Amino acid sequence: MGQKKSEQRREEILDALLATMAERGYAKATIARIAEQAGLTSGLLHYHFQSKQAILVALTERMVEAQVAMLHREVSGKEQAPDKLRALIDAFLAVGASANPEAVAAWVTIGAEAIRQPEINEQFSHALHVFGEEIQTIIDLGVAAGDFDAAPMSSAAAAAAILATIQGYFTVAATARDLIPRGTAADATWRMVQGLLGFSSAD
Amino acid sequence: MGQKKSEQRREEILDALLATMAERGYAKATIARIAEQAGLTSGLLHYHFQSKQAILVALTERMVEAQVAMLHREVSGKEQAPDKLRALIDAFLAVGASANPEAVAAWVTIGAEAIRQPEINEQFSHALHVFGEEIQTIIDLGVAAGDFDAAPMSSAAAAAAILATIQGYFTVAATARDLIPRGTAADATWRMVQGLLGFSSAD
Amino acid sequence: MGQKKSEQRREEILDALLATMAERGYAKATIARIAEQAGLTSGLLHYHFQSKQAILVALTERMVEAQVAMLHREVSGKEQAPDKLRALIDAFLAVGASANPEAVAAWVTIGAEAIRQPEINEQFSHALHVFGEEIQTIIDLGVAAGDFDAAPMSSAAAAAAILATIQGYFTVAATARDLIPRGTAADATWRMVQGLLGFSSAD
Amino acid sequence: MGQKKSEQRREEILDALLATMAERGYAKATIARIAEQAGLTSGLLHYHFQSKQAILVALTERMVEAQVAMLHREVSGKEQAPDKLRALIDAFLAVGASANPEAVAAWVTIGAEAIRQPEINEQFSHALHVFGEEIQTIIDLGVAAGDFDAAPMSSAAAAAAILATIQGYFTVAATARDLIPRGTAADATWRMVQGLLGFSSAD
DNA sequence: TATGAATGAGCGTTCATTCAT
DNA sequence: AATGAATGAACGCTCATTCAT
Repeated sequence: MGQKKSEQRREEILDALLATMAERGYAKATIARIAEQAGLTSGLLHYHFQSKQAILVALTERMVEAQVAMLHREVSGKEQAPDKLRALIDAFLAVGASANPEAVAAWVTIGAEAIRQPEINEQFSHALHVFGEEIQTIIDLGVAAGDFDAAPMSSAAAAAAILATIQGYFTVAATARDLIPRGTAADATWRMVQGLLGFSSAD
Repeated sequence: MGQKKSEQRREEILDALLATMAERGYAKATIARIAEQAGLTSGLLHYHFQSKQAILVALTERMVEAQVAMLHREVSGKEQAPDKLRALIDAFLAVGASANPEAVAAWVTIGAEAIRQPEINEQFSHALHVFGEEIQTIIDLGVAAGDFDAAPMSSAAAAAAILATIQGYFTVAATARDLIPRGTAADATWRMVQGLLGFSSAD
Repeated sequence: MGQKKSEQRREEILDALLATMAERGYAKATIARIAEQAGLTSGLLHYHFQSKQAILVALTERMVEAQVAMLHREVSGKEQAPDKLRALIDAFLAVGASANPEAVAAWVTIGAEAIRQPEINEQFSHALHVFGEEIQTIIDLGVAAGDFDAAPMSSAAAAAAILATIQGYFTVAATARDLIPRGTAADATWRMVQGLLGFSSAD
Repeated sequence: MGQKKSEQRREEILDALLATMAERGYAKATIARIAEQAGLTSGLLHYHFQSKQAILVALTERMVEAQVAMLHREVSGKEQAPDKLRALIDAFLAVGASANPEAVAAWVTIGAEAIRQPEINEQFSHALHVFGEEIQTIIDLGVAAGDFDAAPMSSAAAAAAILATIQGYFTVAATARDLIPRGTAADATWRMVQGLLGFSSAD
């Protein structure tokens, strides 16, 4: 039960970092402020985590795991490659982005930290790779099934393009939300993907 | 000549911030490090700029102006909407990103700062709006000329999607460059745009 | 006990500001010097006080409270208005000024800061008002009892005059002490007050 | 003529220090701000004065000289000691204080600086001595003429008391002006002086 | 005389981290 | 597990002063 309480404390701290970082960015998310947000004391944060960066690492890990689980949940329910792809795009852009702006802001912030902090980069780029491979697998599946015509473009390049679009929507949503007409992100991306992979559907 | 020298100093400081920020991020780009990078003293930085944020604001302004000028140069040389669009994409993704990874990293960093700092957000989101309108204008031109079939999607939504893809490529390039097969960004984007706007070309 | 220790630390810091400010003035009483005077670190000062000004505010508050308490103690022991007034003057000028030149110097310094810093002015002028009202109450009491003849002058104006004399002695004592023959301040003020209020006594 | 212009520049700088110091205090009256107030450049201030303190010294000197001249002008017109004294009090409190609050604020500020800066103290306390001696001379004159009854108090002590009252009114006026009912300072002081020196008049 | 760029020490303040309790 | 006092390095910034022009 000590273990359980400790684990719960760690989760509370991650929640607090997410909220604080979304509001003020990573540099201004001080240990004292995160502690206050969590209703804990600054000393206790260092009891549960070795350093401030360790909290960010754990948060990134948790966000990636949650996204990956969500992805598998959404995608595995579909049989055909196009359906899987559409489900993936919806999961990221129709549900995710609009449902949790706090997480989107934090994710963009983590991306910026990933440019400089090797430990964060490792996780962030790992996450992008996991998402990219997920997409690529679906593309390969669809190509094999004759659903997609990916001939002029490697599936890796196509997957990167889709990933870039999703990631780009996050950045734009976090900085200039009014630029994106409400509810158009997933549909627009879907049309782009059709062009990219040379197919069309009834959707 | 005092005017000229002062202006030159300001440029040197902006160069130094760009380099330092690309290497270490904004928070760790301290006044002392920027000064060292520029070969100046910290006091002089505050003689030429009111604050650290003012330097970032000036740098962002300079980057946006340079991009806008570059865009107009590249795009205005083309007559047809598809050609303009292709030129725009190439300018951002074929030339820009690979030619200056430092600027790309800085741009992604600025985007993250724009989430929190209103002054930066104003500029960053303004820049996105300017780029978005540029794209939208081309789309409207192409629709009017019958080059594009944008019926099922507003040109604003389509422009946002293209912008998101470009911006997303920057983030991915800055954090997980190996995810993007060399030289595929512009082509993949071009295929996506064709799907989005319902046209195809010989390219 | 943490409470008690923290309160003790705050008192130590106020003592250190008083000593440092008396020696060097407010602007040159730097956080580092106050900390050194207190035998603490500069970081700790900001742990216990939000800012340097907050320390000055707290010190002023403490000085005013101590003066007010001392005043009530001295004055309430007397029954007649003239006795109360004499006790008040003695408290300020016979005991106070000579007993604690450090506090007098600090008080004059605080008065100068009060010209510019609204937060300090609020406290300083509040203190003057409290002292002034104390004097005025005694005058009114004496007028009612027929001890004083305040007819040609409002008690407010008379109180202000007495207060000005006391405050003026502080300034002169802090800047040109040799100008005041030893031990003459209270007696001279007492004679002035007699003229002001139209009475004379055996003292 | 170079001499004349230089002297004029110095005067402009003193005016600028007076205005800036009255508004912001001595520490925050930076060279740059004084220069701006004077419509000059910071470099030029150091051409005309060796240091910032030298400007304050010169300003204090000028203020003292002006006061002394004013005093002599006002006092020498009167024949009798009581008239001289009344003229002196009026010069300080009826005309001076209300006519030039900027100078009063600056004077109180200078007084506070005089506690710490030996060069300023020298001048400030010299000024107090000059004023004190002026008062003492009048008192001695009045005593000799039988106008005053100064027996129980040395004329030096009496002069110090009057000086303290005047100086105290300056401090109160600069920090809590509303405490002094309009136009009562000179009259109240006059009554106090009558008590102090044991005389009364028809005024 | 006059300018204003340049210096560099010093300021108030922040904050991740440590540690006695 | 938990507290919160304490540290000390580093930060952005200010400013009197200098000096080449």
